[in-house]
Amino acid sequence: MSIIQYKDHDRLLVSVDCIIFGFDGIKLRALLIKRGFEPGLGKWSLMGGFVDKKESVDEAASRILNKLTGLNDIYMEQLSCFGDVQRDPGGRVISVAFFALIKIDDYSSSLIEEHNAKWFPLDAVPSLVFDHRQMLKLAKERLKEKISGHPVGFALLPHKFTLQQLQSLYEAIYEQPLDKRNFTRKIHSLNILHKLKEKEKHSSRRGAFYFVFDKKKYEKLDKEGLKFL
Amino acid sequence: MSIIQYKDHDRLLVSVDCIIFGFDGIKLRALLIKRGFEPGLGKWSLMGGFVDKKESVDEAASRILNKLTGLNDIYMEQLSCFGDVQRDPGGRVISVAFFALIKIDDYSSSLIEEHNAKWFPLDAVPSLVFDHRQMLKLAKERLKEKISGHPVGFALLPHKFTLQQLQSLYEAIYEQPLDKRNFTRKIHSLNILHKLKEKEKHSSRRGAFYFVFDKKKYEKLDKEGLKFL
DNA sequence: GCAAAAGTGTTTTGTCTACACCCATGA
DNA sequence: TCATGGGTGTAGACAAAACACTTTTGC
Repeated sequence: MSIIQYKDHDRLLVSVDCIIFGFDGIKLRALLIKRGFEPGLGKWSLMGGFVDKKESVDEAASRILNKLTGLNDIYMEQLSCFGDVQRDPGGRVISVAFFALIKIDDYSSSLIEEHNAKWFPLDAVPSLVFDHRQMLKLAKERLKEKISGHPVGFALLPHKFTLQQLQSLYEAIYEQPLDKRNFTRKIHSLNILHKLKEKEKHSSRRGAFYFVFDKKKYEKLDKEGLKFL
Repeated sequence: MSIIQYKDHDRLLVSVDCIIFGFDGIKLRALLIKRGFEPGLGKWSLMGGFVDKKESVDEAASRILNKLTGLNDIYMEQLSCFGDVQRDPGGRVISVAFFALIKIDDYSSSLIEEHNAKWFPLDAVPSLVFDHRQMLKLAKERLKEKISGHPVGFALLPHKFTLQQLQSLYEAIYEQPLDKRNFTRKIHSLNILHKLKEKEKHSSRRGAFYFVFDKKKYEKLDKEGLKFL
């Protein structure tokens, strides 16, 4: 088919939807918006938007995420393309879903208010428009798979964190309790943490040491893969 | 945005490209076509086509695969959406890549001739149009990941096969030799094979028993996941 | 009878799991 | 001094890895 023949084919609206995960210290949460427009006005929804012909799909995802959170350089990964004919009652729109991991406090609250956004614990997500629940479900599964092979969880934690916080995160993602000693040994054996002299003093009298992760070792391990649970 | 506002957004050409894997008994191969049209006329390419507004993206993938191979009910999985602005010199086209696993002899040779298609061993793939090499690379990685957790390899083998053939397939996908005894033990412990009384007599004097797989157990295991290598 | 691939166990090694007590500190 | 979470080691079970010889049979 020539370039001219390309013109004979259907053109479709292409959107991007972002599953934005955060971690509140106890539970995983997803950032959702209350739609201020049709279709689905007043319903909860993932943050999304249309892909412009002058930008790549990845760029569109970054743009849309930035629009809601004000953040750049976020951990983001393409999930899947959702392409059912009837998925959006407003028209034939195919959507590429992305999932993003952000530090829950790192967002611009004014932007979030402007979008009527809210963090929902994953076990208390309201009903969502279109196929967004399915997207969320898939994202959750993918996150679990991902973290079992790559140390991406740090993207959800503050820069410095305690072992307790790290373990809670893994427990939230795996939806099962982990043994503290086995967890500690495993994490330390990966050799990606650096212990600070500073302690977190809010949650206990004794205080727990903060850790940061060693970015170089972390990136190396991210490429190589690991085996966790 | 209202339904009317949907109209204000750009519409894009959406295509599907299929990475079709087969196994010749020794090597993994990919089915490629020699393009008879521009852009990229005369170059090797993945089989692809445009998504029609009346069909889902998955349906488009099945249709396109059927067009080349004449087959239905093929193991197929969505890989990723490729959405760079400049990926196709013929215009702004985003493409959803799928990978398919087929039994290499199960295709209609007349259809393949009609499309100028050819099976290439993965280590001898010619240069490909657009970002198709990248798609192929990703598909290879994904297949490796997939087979380490799900027994999908059977889709690449004939209905009845020897343990030798099965092991060769895993070796081809993992790109490393495996120990015959450990392999046999592992496979048998999964309890998805059924030994036939018939022997394959071409490749040895003694002959090797054929096996078929137990579809029920296989499907159960596919859902649950397994751990292989 | 010999060449060529099929088939078959055991030992060693490392990894995962289960499990409980002392420590440091602020109130 | 005591209540609270922080930090630490070991033994047993299990799974993975390494490794070589005997069997069958067509030629």
